[in-house]
Amino acid sequence: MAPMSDATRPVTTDPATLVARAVPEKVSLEGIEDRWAATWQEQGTYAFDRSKSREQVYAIDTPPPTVSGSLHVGHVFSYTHTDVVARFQRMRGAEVFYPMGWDDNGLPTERRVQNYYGVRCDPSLPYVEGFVPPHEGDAGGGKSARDQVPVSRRNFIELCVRLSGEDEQQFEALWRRLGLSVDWSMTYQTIGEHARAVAQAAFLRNLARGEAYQAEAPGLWDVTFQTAVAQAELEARDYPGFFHRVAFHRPDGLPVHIETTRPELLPACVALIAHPDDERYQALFGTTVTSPVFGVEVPVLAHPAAEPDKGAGIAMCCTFGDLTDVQWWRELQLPTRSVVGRDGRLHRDTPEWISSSSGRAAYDELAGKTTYSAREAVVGQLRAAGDLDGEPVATQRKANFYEKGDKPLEIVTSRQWYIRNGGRDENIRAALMARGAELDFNPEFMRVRYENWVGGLNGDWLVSRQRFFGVPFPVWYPLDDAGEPDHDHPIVPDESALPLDPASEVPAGYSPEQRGVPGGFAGDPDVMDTWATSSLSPHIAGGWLADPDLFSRVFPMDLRPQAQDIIRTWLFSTVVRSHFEHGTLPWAHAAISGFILDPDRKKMSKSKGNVVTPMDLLVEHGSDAVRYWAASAKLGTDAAFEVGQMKIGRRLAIKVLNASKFALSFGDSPLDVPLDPTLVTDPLDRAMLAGLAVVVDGATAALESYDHTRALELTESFFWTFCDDYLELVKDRAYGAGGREAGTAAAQSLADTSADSPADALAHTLAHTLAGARSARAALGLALDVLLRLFAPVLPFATEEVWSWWRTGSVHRQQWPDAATLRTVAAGADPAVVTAAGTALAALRKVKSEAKVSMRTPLLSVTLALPAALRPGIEAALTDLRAAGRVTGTLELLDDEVDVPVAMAAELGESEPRS
RNA sequence: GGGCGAUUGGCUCAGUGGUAGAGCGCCUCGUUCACACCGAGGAGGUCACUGGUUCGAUCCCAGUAUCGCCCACCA
Repeated sequence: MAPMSDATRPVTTDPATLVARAVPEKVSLEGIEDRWAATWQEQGTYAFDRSKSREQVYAIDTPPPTVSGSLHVGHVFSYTHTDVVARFQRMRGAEVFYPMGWDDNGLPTERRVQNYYGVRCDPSLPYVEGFVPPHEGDAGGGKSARDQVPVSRRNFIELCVRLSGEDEQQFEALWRRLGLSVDWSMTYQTIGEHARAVAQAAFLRNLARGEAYQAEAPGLWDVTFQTAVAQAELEARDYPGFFHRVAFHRPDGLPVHIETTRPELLPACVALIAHPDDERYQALFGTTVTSPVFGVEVPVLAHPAAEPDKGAGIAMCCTFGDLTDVQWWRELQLPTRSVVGRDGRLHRDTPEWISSSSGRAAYDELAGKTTYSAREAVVGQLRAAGDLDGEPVATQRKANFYEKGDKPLEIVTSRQWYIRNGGRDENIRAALMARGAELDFNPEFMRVRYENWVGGLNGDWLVSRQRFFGVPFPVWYPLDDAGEPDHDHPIVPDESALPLDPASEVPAGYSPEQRGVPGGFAGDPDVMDTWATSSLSPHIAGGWLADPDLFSRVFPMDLRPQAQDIIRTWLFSTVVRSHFEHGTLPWAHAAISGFILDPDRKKMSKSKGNVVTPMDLLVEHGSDAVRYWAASAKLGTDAAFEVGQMKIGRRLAIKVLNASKFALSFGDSPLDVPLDPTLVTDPLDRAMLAGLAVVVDGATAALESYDHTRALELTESFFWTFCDDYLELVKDRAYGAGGREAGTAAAQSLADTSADSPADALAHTLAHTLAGARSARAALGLALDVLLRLFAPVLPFATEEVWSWWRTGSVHRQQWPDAATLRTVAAGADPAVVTAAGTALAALRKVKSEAKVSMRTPLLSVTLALPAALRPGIEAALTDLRAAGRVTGTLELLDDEVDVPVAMAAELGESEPRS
């Protein structure tokens, strides 16, 4: 049961007045997560108030985790960073818009649904009402495509939403336990109806403005997945190959040698190309040569992209072997002679440009072969023709792969949808570069990744995919009399009809019977790239189109938190969409988290079997402890997975509980720890609060610049000094007249006081003792109040626990502490007083530590040698120092040439018996 | 090949143009009435290397090495 709901305790709403709540006898972190997560949910602690204006809102574009995978410690790490920001902003007074999305769109979900339910998507099928899948469960699904039952796209999406829903519950449970201060009433799915409508509407608007277009063009193609792939999804990998030195023939019969790793593309050769300044080939420019085996005449051309020191210095340009080929083809206006098909095999029909009978015969041997087999065949043919110079030489080359694929990409010509991104337009590129310059990257050095990427784009953003599952392009094409689609005149729907599936829905003015027949219509068969949806996350989360009122209050957003490896994809594509749709950045700040490295300093990955389940981690160490570990790592810096750091976090959380319990324990109830600033009169107490004011300033500035580690470090180091030194110094005084040391303190004070009569002296002393106790208690209360707020973003559970013992409401809805208030209470005191007294106390402890006696052992007399600079501070806290050091006799201060106070001539008494 | 980051005690990391910091681990001591999921004290580092600037460099500059990452690299 949550303490907050205990109706028997008196409650007051005046924040300046203390509530007599109970401090537990024994404090513990056990069960703290469940208790407070439930309370926060009940009380709507993190509910977003949508009546607030854009200026009052701090909006976060939370990354939607992929639900088809599982969460790992890297997620816990980076999401904690975001939550710290959210909590800080909330306490600063902002209304924090912190939604959570689930990314259930894309290939991983498609595969998982196929296996889980034993189905596959076939967009040509009609929707079946109440469809029951043949299997359910990870173990029972169809293993091969043959066993899978084909279903319509709509049925497939329904199954996806269903399966994702189950995963999402587990994800949410984890996030709640971690303490993310998300408003759980605002979640979205990237394959959900709203997200699909947003993606389709945004696309139609891009299309209407000319930012989206269709083109038949050479593009990267994955032969395994049978889909086009975007530049952003490329991954360069090492790939073994062979250099083949091959002779082309000049009209005079002399050979021109080129080197190639892809001889199977010889029939696709359209030119030989060398650098314009390359002396060796000057005479050849403008002439033609014939290809070996196939006997096709091709020109020798000059182009600056040819590199004289690569291979033979003269390259065979084929359509298409690589992206340089595409560049040459485009810039030199070369013909298209494609031989590799979408299935990764050479075309079955012999190309018409191979005219010689021997060449056609040679091609016949290649027709239908995979590129790998064709390569072997061509090498044989070259060798037989005597045009292979020497034997192939093994080489390690880099080839482009689709990130999820395992075969090198081919370049094939196909009709695809593109969105302009500056890759082919300098004005757009410059505008997007400028957007990047506007964005506040944290850390700053991440900006270069954006700039490198935008600067290096070599084509527009390919957004269509030849997959079945995803958001369909909401267009149809009229069919001509021959039944061929007219791609230049797509039929578009009204935005109000979205989302829709052109495979099952019919465009206005047509009837269902006209689908696929001459004179009728056909739906666009493709779906959108996953980034085409993700790039609209602010729109999806913010209710664009569906809820314009909400959108106006949250967009443009404040923060995009994300991982460093998707700057080129998610971050950039979001900037593109927002730039076109709104002419603004989608958010003002980006917070880029690093990766988690395993102990071998490698990126944590499942395949290495070193992934720790996040829930286990939270259960074992406690959420605050894990959050502490995460919050100890700077943005943008890769961090080690360090259990030790979590243990430190746990220790800190426990210390917060224990120290708070102690600070609230003086007197009969927490009521005796008043939050009345006027009671703070003691110089040591004022000095402590002055030091805390410095911490508040530093932590606030750090958090404002997204430096949560600095804020935590400042707070933490103050807190430990507060516990080890300040608390120890003041505890006897704080007990006051009723405290166990009262007699000693009073007697000592009496001895120090020059009064006219013993009676006056006693009255004076008692008053003084009472005032001192009040000062200490008030200072402890004020400090605790501020410390709990400072820790709240990182340790939401422990701080809330303590808050509940003592105060009303949630600490997470309190104002961030204000240094000016503390300074007023501190009344100009110097924080150095605490430091000075602390070092003096350490010197006294050292005497006992070296004598190997208990810290309770009294010091009958002692002389402290100290640097003169520390004298004023130590004198100001002398009474407290005597009490904390159990100095029963004389304590003499002696200025000396030392760095820190050193106890000399110490006389130890007998250890006190236990009372 | 271009770029970004890192290199500080055994480990994980702070940090500053002027005598090097924390926590963990280690050693010693202390069952102390907030805390044994504890406390006190201590040992431990030529701040990767080589030059340069400077009165003075761990810090600034240039270069080298190693590690990680991003981009380019298929002739």
